[in-house]
Amino acid sequence: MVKKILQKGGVRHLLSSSSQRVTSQRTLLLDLLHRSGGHLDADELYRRARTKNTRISLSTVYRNLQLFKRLGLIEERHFDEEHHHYEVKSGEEHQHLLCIRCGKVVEIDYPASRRFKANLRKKYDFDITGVEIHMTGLCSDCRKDQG
Amino acid sequence: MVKKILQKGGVRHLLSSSSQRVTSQRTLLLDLLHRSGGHLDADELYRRARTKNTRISLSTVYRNLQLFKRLGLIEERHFDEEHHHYEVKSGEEHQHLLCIRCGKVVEIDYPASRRFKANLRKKYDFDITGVEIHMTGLCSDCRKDQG
DNA sequence: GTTAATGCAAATGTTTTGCAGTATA
DNA sequence: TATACTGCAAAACATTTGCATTAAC
Repeated sequence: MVKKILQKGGVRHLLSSSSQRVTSQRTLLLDLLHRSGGHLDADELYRRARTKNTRISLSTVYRNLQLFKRLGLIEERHFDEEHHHYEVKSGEEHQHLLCIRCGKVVEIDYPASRRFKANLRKKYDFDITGVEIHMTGLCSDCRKDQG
Repeated sequence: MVKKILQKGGVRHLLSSSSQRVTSQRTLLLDLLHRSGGHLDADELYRRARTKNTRISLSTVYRNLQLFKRLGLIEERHFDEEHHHYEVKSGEEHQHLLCIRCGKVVEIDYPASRRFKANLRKKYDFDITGVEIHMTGLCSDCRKDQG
């Protein structure tokens, strides 16, 4: 489904449906976001984009990240205080574990999520639309190194 | 326990034990943080501090927020992309529900947390030190208003 | 009296914006 | 051809830092 969007037709449909134009920069950025798999911040995306298109500008990256976010294509995460991270929306719910030493990010599945949300809806009279869990800790490698 | 720290003796003990000085700015900031109950960002804390001490500077606020964080007195939250929010550490684990319409923040208790962490430690070989959950949705008031 | 903390101003780093030129529809 | 998008440079924003002064120890 995400893949489909990233094919030429998908991009065109998606963008043109809101009278956005299909530019080479946009297809490049979406492609990079998709291929990265993980989490990119704006600057990293910019650096990768420049290897393919030397003239692309950082503002274009920022502007399009906002556009993609508005279109629901990607999600913004706030792992740390420095940068925002962006990742392609997968449809499945997943959450993250962040190693405080090496910065490794591990995606985890969070099976309790559905039940949990239902409970909260009842208990707090809140209609939950999004869940974001950050767990920080030490990965096994860093635990070993930490003599 | 937090209250105790915020009394003159508590502050003195806490700060002097790491050879930090007890300044009027620090007691004021800790007092405001404690009395706010909720979540403050640096600028809001600065504005409140200035009503009591017109000469306090924003850098002092930032510097001391970092100090308090290092001493484990407060916690930093990343609710949105704009500012960091700080709140006094309570010892109990709690998490947050954020209404996407009115911005209301509700603290919730997350009883599954302990078991959850133990599971993750096993499953992903990760030693979890911190859990931060952001759930967004609509509070009951906003659900009503939303014709 | 020493030295840490403050206030101020300047610097930093990320993100946003204005505008003239370019490319898409 | 009309106008949305881009690149560039400048601006805006939160946060940090250098340094001389002030205050806590």
